[in-house]
Amino acid sequence: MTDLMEAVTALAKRRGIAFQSSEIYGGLRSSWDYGPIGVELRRNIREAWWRAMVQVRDDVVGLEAAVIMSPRVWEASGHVGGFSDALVECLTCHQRFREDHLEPGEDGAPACPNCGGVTFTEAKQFNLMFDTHLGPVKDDEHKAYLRPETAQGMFVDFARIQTVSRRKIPFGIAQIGKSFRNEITPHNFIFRTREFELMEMEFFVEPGTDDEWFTYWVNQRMDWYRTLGLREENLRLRPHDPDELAHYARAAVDIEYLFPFGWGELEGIANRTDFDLRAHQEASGEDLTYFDQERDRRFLPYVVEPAVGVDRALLSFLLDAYREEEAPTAKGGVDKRTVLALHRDLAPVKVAVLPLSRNEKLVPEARRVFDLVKGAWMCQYDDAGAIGRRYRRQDEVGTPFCVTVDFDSLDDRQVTVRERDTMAQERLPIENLVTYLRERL
RNA sequence: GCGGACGUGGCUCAGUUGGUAGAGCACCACCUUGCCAAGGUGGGGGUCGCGGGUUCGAAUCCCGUCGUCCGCUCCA
Repeated sequence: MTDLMEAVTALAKRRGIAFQSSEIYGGLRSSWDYGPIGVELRRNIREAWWRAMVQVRDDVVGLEAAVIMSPRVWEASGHVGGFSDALVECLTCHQRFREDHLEPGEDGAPACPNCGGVTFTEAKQFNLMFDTHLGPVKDDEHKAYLRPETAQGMFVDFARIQTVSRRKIPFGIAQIGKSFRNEITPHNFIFRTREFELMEMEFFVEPGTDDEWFTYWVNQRMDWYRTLGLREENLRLRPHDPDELAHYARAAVDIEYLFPFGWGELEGIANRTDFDLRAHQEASGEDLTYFDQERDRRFLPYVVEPAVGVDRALLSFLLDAYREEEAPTAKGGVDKRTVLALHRDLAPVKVAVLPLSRNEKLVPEARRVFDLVKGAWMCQYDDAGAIGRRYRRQDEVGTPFCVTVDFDSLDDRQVTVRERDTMAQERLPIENLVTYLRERL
């Protein structure tokens, strides 16, 4: 196989899964658009996550907070102060340093701590947050930020959500939404982008039980990837060293995936302690403690947070599902078959309905079959070109089932269902089709 | 941010010493009783990433810019 990353990005582009944004203007680095198939895939990933994290549990509830929050949120959370340093770059060795960390050289002028060079770029304000201005006046008074994570929404709204949902600790708040980070070096297709969608859940627990819950969520999240078909050998856990922990975390583990460019973070699970609630309590003056009625005591909950990017997850699912296999042709030759062996839940299109040929009798019959299934799943109808070619087209985007209407169908009221991975065919009555598919999807 | 390579129809590419763009595949229509790509006929589609310059004339030379890839640097 040629380079996997290359093959997958080519497929993504060719079939309208994901491709460079703003192409007619030459493209924009770090921005990617998702086409018809990609949209479905993203929806399915979000839904699978939401189902596992919210729907099937009674201890997690949902939230959609605003992207633009009060600037004070980011001051309290440490995102403004922690990432607003003035950085200069040494023109000799190209290392970046905080301007106030330069050491005096022999002549007293600032010198590079790395190579001793004395020429630098102009100091640049570096912040990982995108900023903007609320209203027409563009001064610091009106400065606002695009959120670099969704988590702060859960912290800021914690008290209200707890009240309205009447949940007792331990419980969690989940959110899916766009986030923005002004990364210096976006790269690797959709792996690192400046605009991305996070799926985050803040699980609030009693201090002292946080380690236990941390382990619990690490296991839960690993299982989620396994369930959706990621291969075990491509997954691993990597605990953070104490010196690489984020400013808010006491412990953190990355779920890593073996990308073609190496192991990379897929999901981060962090023990954020009461860092955020405490910070917001102090900055806002509001009481954010939780009242434990049974034991008649108040405390600030600790928080365990699993957080994953939709785009990153999508990339790993694509890479893991991509197969190129040899397949026999009608003429006895051998052909390359490209298959996306995606989990059923993730497959963008679940069923394709195909008349054997574009025949005046077959087309209306196939249309009727299509009408039968389109309400239950994302389906496609296709009658263009040879039947074998259409099967291959569906294989490429991971459609689990193709339903073929042939001339016998007109008499015996049966259709052929062809399965993606095995290419095995089964003939069954049209009236049983929906039930048959439901059992398998 | 630095260095290198590259940027021609949807895709992969060809375009000789500068003279006003080609191929294969894909796509669309019609034909084909046809079950796992590449049968027939016909058809649409590019001014060569973008901007500027040199020239009588540039896809082909120069500059800038945007983008992609690789390496380094940096960074969650």
